[in-house]
Amino acid sequence: MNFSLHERIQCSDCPIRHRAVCARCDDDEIAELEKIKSYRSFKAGEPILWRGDDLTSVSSVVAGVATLTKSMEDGRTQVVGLLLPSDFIGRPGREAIEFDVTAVTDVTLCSFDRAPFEKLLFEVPHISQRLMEMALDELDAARDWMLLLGRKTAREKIASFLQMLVRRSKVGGTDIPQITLPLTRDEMANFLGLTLETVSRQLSSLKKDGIIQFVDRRNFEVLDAMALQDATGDDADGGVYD
Amino acid sequence: MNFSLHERIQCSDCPIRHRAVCARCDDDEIAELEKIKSYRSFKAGEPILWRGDDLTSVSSVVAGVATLTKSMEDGRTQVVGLLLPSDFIGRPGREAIEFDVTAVTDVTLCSFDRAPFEKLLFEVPHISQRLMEMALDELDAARDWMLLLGRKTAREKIASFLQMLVRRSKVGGTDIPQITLPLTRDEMANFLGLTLETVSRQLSSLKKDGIIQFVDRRNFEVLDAMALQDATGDDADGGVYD
DNA sequence: CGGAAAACTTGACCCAGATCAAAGTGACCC
DNA sequence: GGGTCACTTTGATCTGGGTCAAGTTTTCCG
Repeated sequence: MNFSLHERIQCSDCPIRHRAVCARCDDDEIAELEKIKSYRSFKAGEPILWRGDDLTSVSSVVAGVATLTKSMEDGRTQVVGLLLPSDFIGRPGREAIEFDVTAVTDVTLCSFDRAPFEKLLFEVPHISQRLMEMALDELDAARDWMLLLGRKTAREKIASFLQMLVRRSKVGGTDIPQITLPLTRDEMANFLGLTLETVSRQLSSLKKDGIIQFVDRRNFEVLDAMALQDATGDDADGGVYD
Repeated sequence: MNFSLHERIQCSDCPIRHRAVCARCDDDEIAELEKIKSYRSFKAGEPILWRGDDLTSVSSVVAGVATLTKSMEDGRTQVVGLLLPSDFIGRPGREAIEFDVTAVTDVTLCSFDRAPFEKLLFEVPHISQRLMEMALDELDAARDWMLLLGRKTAREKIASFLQMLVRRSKVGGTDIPQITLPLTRDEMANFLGLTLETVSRQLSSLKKDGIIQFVDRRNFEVLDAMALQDATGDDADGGVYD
């Protein structure tokens, strides 16, 4: 899963070929993208973009996890988005970015220079359609997060976050027993609008209640999936447990 | 500003002609939209759409204010978006909606049936481009709101909300002395992740500090624009006051 | 005009989660 | 192999904003 700066893989072998911005492209269209793409790598902790940076290129995340964060002068920060493989950075028609993008694990991007990419956007509806779909998905996720930030308790916030990880880690409906927390306690706190102490306490509380179990600090297992769902405060999704 | 159900105005006379989804359309393209549009009206307080409703049509808000809200089983609710004139309801490629849309004042919509509208989307890039731009603007606004909900104090939340109203009410850079609160205290609370009592207390506090003045319960004036900006917790926008 | 409901304000009290503080656990590196 | 540093846990205390309650103002309508 580690691609170095100069290692070049074929789009057809790309792990995100069918979920990224290129998902709907046919072979000819992929060939056009292949011509203008390049890979870029970032170490865990490195900034990928700073607020106000010129967006000279746009990218898909191929591997790794990155955060979008907004911060206030006094240091309060809020994570406003989590970028996982296949997510897109940058947007047509904007030259600057209004938040920081930071690699939280080692990250590999598939990048395109803005000008040729925007030219392709005009010519290839499969790309602009997919980009629209992805933007609307992000908007839905942002609105769910607004409910979480504005109205949920600390316990509900933690449970919702874990549930999101569980849902994203499922492969074709099959549960993965062990799940990795991609963020530190501090980063989780900044994502959930809490402090790191509260995050730690609520994780301990879910552990004490027999809902989850820790393999080590970064990896856990869900012991009681139904109790976890209950703890999120959301109505059961699609009646899985009825 | 009040259009009844059967009153039909020409797009060329439409108050939102240059900001709505049709903003970039030329006269021929507008003529196509004109053929498939119809007006719909809602009284203040009426639901426009319920969560889970089929999206049989999509619409632009022509006049009035509506809210997008998400709620939890126990009654906690969060306003996740405010729809003002020119804002768009509905999205290509989704048949259901995942939040409630409610008229907070009398509302007039310019509606299009989904099927012919989506057909036009394919044929008229000016519409799909504009829709993309509007979706990205909404995403930016949602992320600003996430910072507000997750990290701001009650006073900062109220000040930010008032500042947003001030900014949106400006006409070509000129200040409007008197500004209307489009929401009740309770609706403001649900927008800001607070209770209605806290909203009321913080408004009183800003009044006591000589920052704003109330004409009546729904209308206020800003006495000290700089203090209001300071109270938002945001860095001054573009150095207006330097 | 009067009476009731809806919207709003203000006060008293309380608690979830923040803050402050200290100690525990790894991982890394010389 | 032991020191350092980053991360985490847990405890004690404090407080911003929630909750509960009472009263006021406005609106609406017969």
